[in-house]
Order: sequence, then C-alpha cells, then structure tokens
Amino acid sequence: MSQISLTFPDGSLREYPSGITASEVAQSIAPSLAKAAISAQLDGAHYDLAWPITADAKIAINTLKDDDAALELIRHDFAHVMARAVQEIWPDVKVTIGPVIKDGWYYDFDREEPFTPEDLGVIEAKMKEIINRRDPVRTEIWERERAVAFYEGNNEPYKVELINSIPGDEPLRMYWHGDWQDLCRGPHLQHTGQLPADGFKLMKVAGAYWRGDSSRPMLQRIYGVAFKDRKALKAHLLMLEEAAKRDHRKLGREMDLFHMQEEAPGQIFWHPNGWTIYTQLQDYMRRQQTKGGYVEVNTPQVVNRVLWERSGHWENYQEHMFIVEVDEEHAREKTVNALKPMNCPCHVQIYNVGLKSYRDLPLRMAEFGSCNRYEPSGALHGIMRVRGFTQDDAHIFCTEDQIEAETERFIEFLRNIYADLGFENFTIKFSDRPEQRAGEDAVWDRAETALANATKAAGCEYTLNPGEGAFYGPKLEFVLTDAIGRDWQCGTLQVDFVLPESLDATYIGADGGKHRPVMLHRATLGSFERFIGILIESHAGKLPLWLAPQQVVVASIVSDADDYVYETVAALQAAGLRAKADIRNEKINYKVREHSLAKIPVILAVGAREVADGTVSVRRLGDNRTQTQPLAELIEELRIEATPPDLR
RNA sequence: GCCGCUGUAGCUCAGCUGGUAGAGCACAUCAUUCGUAAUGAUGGGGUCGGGGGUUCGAGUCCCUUCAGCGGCACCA
Repeated sequence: MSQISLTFPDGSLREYPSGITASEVAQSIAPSLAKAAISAQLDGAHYDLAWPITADAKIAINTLKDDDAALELIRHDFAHVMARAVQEIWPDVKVTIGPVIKDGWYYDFDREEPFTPEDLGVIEAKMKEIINRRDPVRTEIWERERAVAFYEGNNEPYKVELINSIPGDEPLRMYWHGDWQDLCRGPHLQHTGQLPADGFKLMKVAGAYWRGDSSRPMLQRIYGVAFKDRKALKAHLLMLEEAAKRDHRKLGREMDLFHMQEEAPGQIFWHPNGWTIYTQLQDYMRRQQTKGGYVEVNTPQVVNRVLWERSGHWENYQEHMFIVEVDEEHAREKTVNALKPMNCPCHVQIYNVGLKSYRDLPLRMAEFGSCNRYEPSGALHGIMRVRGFTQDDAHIFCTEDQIEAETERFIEFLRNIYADLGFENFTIKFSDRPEQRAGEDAVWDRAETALANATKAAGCEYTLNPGEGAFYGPKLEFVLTDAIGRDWQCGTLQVDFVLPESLDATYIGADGGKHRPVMLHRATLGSFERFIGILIESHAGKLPLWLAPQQVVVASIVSDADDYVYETVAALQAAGLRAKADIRNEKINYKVREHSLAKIPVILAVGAREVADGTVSVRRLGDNRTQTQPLAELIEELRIEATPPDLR
C-alpha cells in the first residue's frame, strides 16, 4: 500500500499508509488523544475520525477543547440524538432535517399530535439515556437508489425528497448511532458518550414549513441549545434572562414610553416620555439631513388608487395596503383610496412638477414619511414591526453615473449617524439580482458594481444575499441586533430603475433631450419606531442624556426644602433641561429607588444642608455614589452633556 | 397568514378535581419630616379579553372570535 505524508499543526511531518483513519493517526500519537478526539480537519475541511485518508494533507485532530469545531460537532450530534430520542418515544414520527444554528440546533419533525412543553422534558430524559449508552457512530457511503429504497421502506418520505434534491455527483453518507440511522453530511463524534449530558437544554417547540415553503406542510420544530459543559450552558441561560430584562416592550411599560392596545394592533400610542425620545431623534435627523444636502418635503396619507395602479403597488402590494373607500355624495361609485405604504410614488409627483435639468441632479428629497402597511398578524413585534410607522425616508434622483458616489456618500452619512447614536457595529447585507426582475442585465451589472464599489470605498464589508434584491434593483441593508440577538434591518439603500419609468420621471440632459433619472430609495434609521426599539434595548433603557425623556429629577429630603426644589427645577428648565420635582412625602430611599427604576439619568437630592449651601447632592443612574456640588456648576455640566452629539 | 402557547385589579401573578374572585406592588386618605434602591395604618378598585354553548351553577369544561407571546412564512 502506498504511503502518504501528513503535516501536523506544529509543522512536523509523518508518513502513514494510505487509507489510514484519523482515529488511527491519533492513536499513533497518543492513546489519550485518540480517546479525546472528536473529529479531524484535513486541509481545513471537517471529517469524521473514521474517514480513510488517502492523500497528503495538513491534519489537525480536534478534541473537545477546540472551541469552534467542538461546538459545531456537539450541536450536530445533539440534533441526531434528539431525533433518535423522539423516534424512540414516538416511533411513528417522521424525521426531516436538523441543522446546527447559533448556540444550538433544531430538528423538524412530522407528527400529527403537537409536542407539548412537557414533552420536551421527556425527550431530554431520553436523550440523556441515549448519551449514556455511548453508542458508536459509524458511516457508510451509499448509492442513491439503495438509500431511496431504504427510506421508502422505512416510511421516511422527507428523506427520500432530500436525496432527490441532492446533486447527483455528491456521495450520500449514511450515519448510524447505535441502531438509529440518519442521512447526513457529517462529521460526527466517535460515540454519543462524548456529548456533555448536562450541557444542553431543549428550549421551545414551534411550527416551521417543510423546506421553508408556506405552501407545504407545517412541521414541528424543536429548538435546543448546547455548550461544552453545564457551566457554559448556565452562563448562556443567564444571558438570556438578562436580555429579557432589556426587552423594549417591558422597558416601554416601565419607563412609560408607549403602549399598544387591541383596537389598533400594530400601532403605537406614544406617551409623553416616549414621544420625547422620538422628537429628539427626529430633530437630530432633520439637522443631519439638512447638512447632508437633502430637501425635506411632506406628502399625503390617503391617495387615490389611480396613483398606486401607476406605481405598480396596486398590483404587487395591495394585500399589504389599508384600503379606504369613500362614499362621496355625488359620485356614481365609491372612491377607492389607500393609506400610503411607501413614500416613493408621492415623491416622484413632487419631482415631476416642473422640468428638471441634469443640473438639478442629484436631487435628494427627504420626508419623515408616515406609512401604514397591513403587515401579516404573525409578523407584528412590539414597536419593531408595526403597521403604522414613520420612515426617515428619502429618494435620491440621480443619473446612473452618480449611483456610486451617492451610495458612498450615503454610507458615510449613515455611519456617522449610527456612531453618534452608539452603534459602532452594524452589518451590511448586499442583495443582488433576483430571478424575477425588471430591466436589462447590463444595467444590473453596472448598478451592482456601483453598490459594491461604493461600499468598499466607504471602507465597509458586506455579506452577500444572493438573489434577494428587489425586482427593480439591487439593495444594501444595514442591520442592527436587538437584545435577544435578533437581527433587524434598519437602514437601506435600494437602486430603482423601474419607478421613474412607470411614473414617467425625466430630466433634460446636457444634450437638450429627455432622460430617465435613477431613484435611490434610502432610509437611515429605517423607521423611528424600530430604531427606538433597538435604541432602548441596546442601552437597556439607560439612554444618553440628550435622548432621555426625563433628564433630572429633584427630590426633597425634608419638606422644608420644597421651595428650594422648585427653584432648582426652574433653574434646570431655564437651562433647557427636562427636569421635574418630587416633593412627595416619602423617604429619600423610596424616591431614589423609584426614579432609578424609571431610568432617570440624574437624581438630585436636597435637604437642609443643600438649601443652606446652595448645592445639590447628585446621583447618577447606575452609580450608587453621590456627589455634592454647587447648582450652577452642575447645570453647566449637564447642559454640555445634554447637547445632541452633532451640536457639541 | 400558518403551528403552538397565553389572556384574572394599572403592573406581576395565585385561584385544587366547576360552587358564584385573592396576594404583592401601584393608587387614595391619614400618621410620619425620615440623608441616597421600598415608613406604617386604613381604604377604593376586577361583568376573570369578547361572543356563544354545556350545567342547578363556569374564571375553571366546549365552540368561536380578538389580541399578545415564541417560531415559520412574509418584510417594495
């Protein structure tokens, strides 16, 4: 048999007979390594230990100590162990797929009866039992006909469908964990006993469509999380608990920011506190937009269907629109209008008034546009996904040549704003041409290149979302993450070749002829509602002073200080600070606690001493120390701190 | 929209196998003037999400509907 040479991570080289397994290689180094080994990397790719090696390669033996490889493997094996447990308990359940995801895995099952939360405990117990069996894992490569016949015989139609969708040249790997079998890419652990039996937890059951297709059957998905040991699992569960405390829905109530109610699902009742945040943010954005070369406009809420027909929304977006029928007295039939779900068609109407010259381009038209969309009921989520919202929207009318420069300019605009608001980290997703699209490929080529170049020129990285662009053009999405780790698209920039055409926007070029502008739809925050939700969660409610609804509360310690409290509040308010008095007949402990829970950034306590000295005792949110200082000095300090970042 | 779960006082929640609602906090009144995360006493407050049904009797069982939550799908 021929020899192969394997290079180890430390650079050393060893000769082995071809066909040797990674497990045997590990054994040749140290029996303890062979025991601890979980998988191998060959030239960077991940393999089972039992995989025969037939060519020279760089090899690394993974053990549970190797974080990434180990967690990936552990979670993958847990998915199998869970599926096995489910089938051992309910033999008639059909298995489908079960991939590794962030922090864990899920597995989708087809079963008539719903899994109950109690079932999860039963499954967990069975999983522990399976782990304790320490069943060896073995794998075989099968011909697809044999595999199809096998799964048909076992009444596993989903597996048959999977095999039929795997490209013909890919080998099919069949895995056995003891006597339980699954089709899988692998790799897997040596035996189930390598799994940390106290390092996992089944989290929730949810419905999920087979192959993500809403026209296909709904399966039951069980989610689990897994870590290397009990300690890491507990840390993760604790983190989830902490994250739940930052939920904007909870903080919104506690801080008295807003509420929502049944009569207006997906719409927000902003309370004075919440509305203060909103207006501060809007004022800030208005200043930024003015500086950024935008003109601001405002357009109607209720618009006749005729315009929506011309823009294409009536055909493509009608089911998401609130339709308003008006029975006008002298009209033969009802007038049909819709609340605007987007601002773009209205902006084109403004653009279209009067002739535009190439000298007017790029024309950046902004609106804090109130939109209403009839979002599917299941999509609603606090103030992050609502039916009534306001975008910090703008449309840039420009030439095709200007796309790249305008895109770069926008990314820089957005990045500055995000930085001001405390978001140094965001991700960019680049969605390119979908299958179904309007326009010529050559134009798409140029537009996609322009977006990619502009992103790079702005010094940003992006991840590709292949085929996810709008039918009218490619787009960039700027994504922020909420407290629980869910991603939300906030900013966006979308190239549009279609709407200028359908609404007949033109400009007069240098050649004296009429030309089509390109439109860039862009939003920085996205919607104020969603962005404020993210803002609340990322700060855990402790907003920077300039955004905090109530900035200062002045609390009396004794009632003799009441007059001084009012004087102090008046002085703070005169300096432009949002301050209020608390002279209730309560102990200072009580007041401090209450205002701290309400997330008021600065608490001033005043008693006899402060009255006599003209000082205040200052306590900052999140800090249990206090500091006494002259009122005038504090006001100067707070005034600077409360200035919005762009005005400092 | 789909699957599952939930819906009792402003908030957080209890209410066993059906017998006609309960706690803490909050609120109000009174007492207390107390130095940095809950002072005490007293009191008011709920057609148990809405509608229908079973029953002598329903917060508890059934149907239906609305909303919320967790996913999935959607997200021009």
